[in-house]
Amino acid sequence: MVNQQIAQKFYKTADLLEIMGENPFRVRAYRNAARTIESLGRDLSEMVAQGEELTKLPGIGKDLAGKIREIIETGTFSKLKELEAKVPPGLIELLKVEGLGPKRIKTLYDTLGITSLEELREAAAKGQISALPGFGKKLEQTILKGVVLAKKEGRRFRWAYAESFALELVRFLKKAKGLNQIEVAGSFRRRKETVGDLDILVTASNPEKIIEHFVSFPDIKTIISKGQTRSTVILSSDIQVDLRAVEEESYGSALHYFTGSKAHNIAIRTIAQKAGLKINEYGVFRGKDWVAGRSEDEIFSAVGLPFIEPELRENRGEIEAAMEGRLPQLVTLPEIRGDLHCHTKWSDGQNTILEMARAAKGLGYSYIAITDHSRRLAMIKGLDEKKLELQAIEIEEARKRIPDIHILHGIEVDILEDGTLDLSDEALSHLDVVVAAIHSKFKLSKTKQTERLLRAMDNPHVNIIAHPTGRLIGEREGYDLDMEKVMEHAKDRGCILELNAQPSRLDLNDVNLKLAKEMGIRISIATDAHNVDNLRFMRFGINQARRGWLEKKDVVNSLSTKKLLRLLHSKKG
DNA sequence: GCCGTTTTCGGCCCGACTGTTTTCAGTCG
Repeated sequence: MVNQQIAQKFYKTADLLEIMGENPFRVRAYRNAARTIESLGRDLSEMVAQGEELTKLPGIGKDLAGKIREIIETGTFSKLKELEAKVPPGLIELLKVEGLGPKRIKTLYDTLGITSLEELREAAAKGQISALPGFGKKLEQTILKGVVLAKKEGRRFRWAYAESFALELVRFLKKAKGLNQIEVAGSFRRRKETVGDLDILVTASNPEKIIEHFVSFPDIKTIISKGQTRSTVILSSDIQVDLRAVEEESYGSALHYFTGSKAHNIAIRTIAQKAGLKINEYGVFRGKDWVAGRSEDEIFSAVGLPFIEPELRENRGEIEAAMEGRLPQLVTLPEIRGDLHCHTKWSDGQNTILEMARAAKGLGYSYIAITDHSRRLAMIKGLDEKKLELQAIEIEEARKRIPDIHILHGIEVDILEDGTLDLSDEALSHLDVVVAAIHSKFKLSKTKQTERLLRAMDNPHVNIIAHPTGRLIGEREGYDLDMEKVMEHAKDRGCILELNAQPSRLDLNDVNLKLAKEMGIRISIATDAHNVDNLRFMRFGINQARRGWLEKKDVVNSLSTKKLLRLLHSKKG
C-alpha cells in the first residue's frame, strides 16, 4: 500500500461525505490529510511498521492515524466501506460536471434517481432537470455541456505547454488600453509541473474594458462567465483561463491570493486571524481598515514573515521555515555553469559534439558533458567500447577548436537488469563522467528494481543516476522503487541524482528533491538535450529544483569547472 | 476530523459569479 493509494482513499471519502451532506469541515479534514500524505516523501507503511507517531503529521489526528493503520493492514477502512455501501459509485464522477456540486447531485439522486453521467445526460436532454425546483433551463444546458467535458476528465497540462498559451494571452492582453500590471498567477506561477488552468491577474484603469478585450481573444471556445472583475473562458485547446482585475492597492494581496496554493493561503490567513487581521484578495484589514496589499511583500510582512517564493507555497513547511528564518535561497538559472547530460549524432542526438559545445558556450556555460547512449540501445546506435575510444579522439579535437569551454567526455550507460552496466569498468574508467540510467525492464518488482539501482550505484565509476524514477508526466508512472533506500544508498556511495529537465520528465519530482536535499544528496540539473535547442530546457529544471527547495550548494552543475572535476573524480577514489 | 501562548470546545479563508431567485443557495477557485 503506497502513500498515493492511501491519499486516494481519503479523497474518495471526502467526496462521499460531501455528497452525503456531511459537515464540510470534516470533509476538508480528509482532503487536508490526503494532501499531507501525497507530499510526504516517506512511506507511511514503513512509518507504521517502525511504530512512528503519525499524529505529528499536519492534519492527521488520532482518528485519521488509526484509519491509516487500518488501510495498511486491511487495504481499506470501515468508514469508507460503509459510505461506499450507501452511495452509488457513479455519483462521484458527477462532481466533475461543471455546475454540479454535492447539493445538486444529492437532489438529482433523491428526486430523479440519477446515478451516472449517462443518466444525467438523458435527464437533461429530456428536460427533466429544468423542471426541478431550484434548477432552470440555463443550468440544464450547462450540465448538458458539462457531461461531455467530464468524460474527458480533468486534464492537466505540462508546465512548458501551458507556458506557450500563457505567453500568447499576455501578449494579447497587453494590447488592451489602460492595462497596467499583468501576471499569470496560480499553479503556473508556482511552477508546478502540470497546470490545470491559467489564472491571469491584471490591474487596469478600466477593468471592464480589459474583460471585454479578454473575451475577444480569437482562440476562445466557450465563455463560462463574464463579470465586472472576473471572467472565465475555455480555449479551443481545452485550457481554462480565469482573468481577474483588481485595483492597484490590491495588487499584492490579489497576486498572493491567486497564486495560492489554497493550502498555503489558508495557513497564512489563519496566522492573520490570530493577529486580529483579515486577509482577502483586496488587502489586509484590521476591522474595516485597509492596512496593506499593494505588494506581496506587504502581505507577508503584515503577518510577520519574510517574502516566500511562489515555488515554495504549498504549505509543505515553508511557513514554519519563514517563521524560523531558514527559508532556502533558491537556485537560479544564472547560477548554472554547465550541463552534464546531452546527446550528439554519435547516438540519437541531432547535432555534432562541436555544435553542442558551441551552443553551451553561447549559454554562458563553463562546461558541457557529452553523454551518448551505450550499446544496449542498439536501435539508436548506442556506443560500444570501440566507438567510445573513437569519440574520445573527436572530443579531443573539439577541445582544441573551442578552448574556452570544458568538454567532458561522458556516457549515459545503460543499467542492465541485474544492476551491472552495459560497458566494461575499464572503458568507464577513462571517462570524465559516467551517467547511468534505466531504459528497459520497467516492470520489475519493487525489490528487484530497487536492488538494480543500488548495484549500479555500487560501481565505482558511476557518478550520476539519470532520471531516477523513469516517469513520464501524464504518460507513464515511474518504476516501482523504494525511494528512501535509493537515496540512502546514493548518500553512502557519494552518488549524484539527476533532475532531468525535459518537460515531460522533470524527474526527480519536487517532493523527492526536497527529500534528497534534506538527506544531503547532491543534484545534477541536466537537460538530456538531443539537439542544441534542447539545452534551453535547463530553465524547466530550475523551476522544478526551486519547487524542491534546492539552493545553489545542492546543485553540482553550479560548481566551477575545477570543483566539479574534483567532485567527479573523488567518486572513483 | 483537526487544532490550541486567548481555547480540550468551538471554531474552521473568503469573495465573485450564476441562475434562480424576490433575498439567496450553490458552485468555484
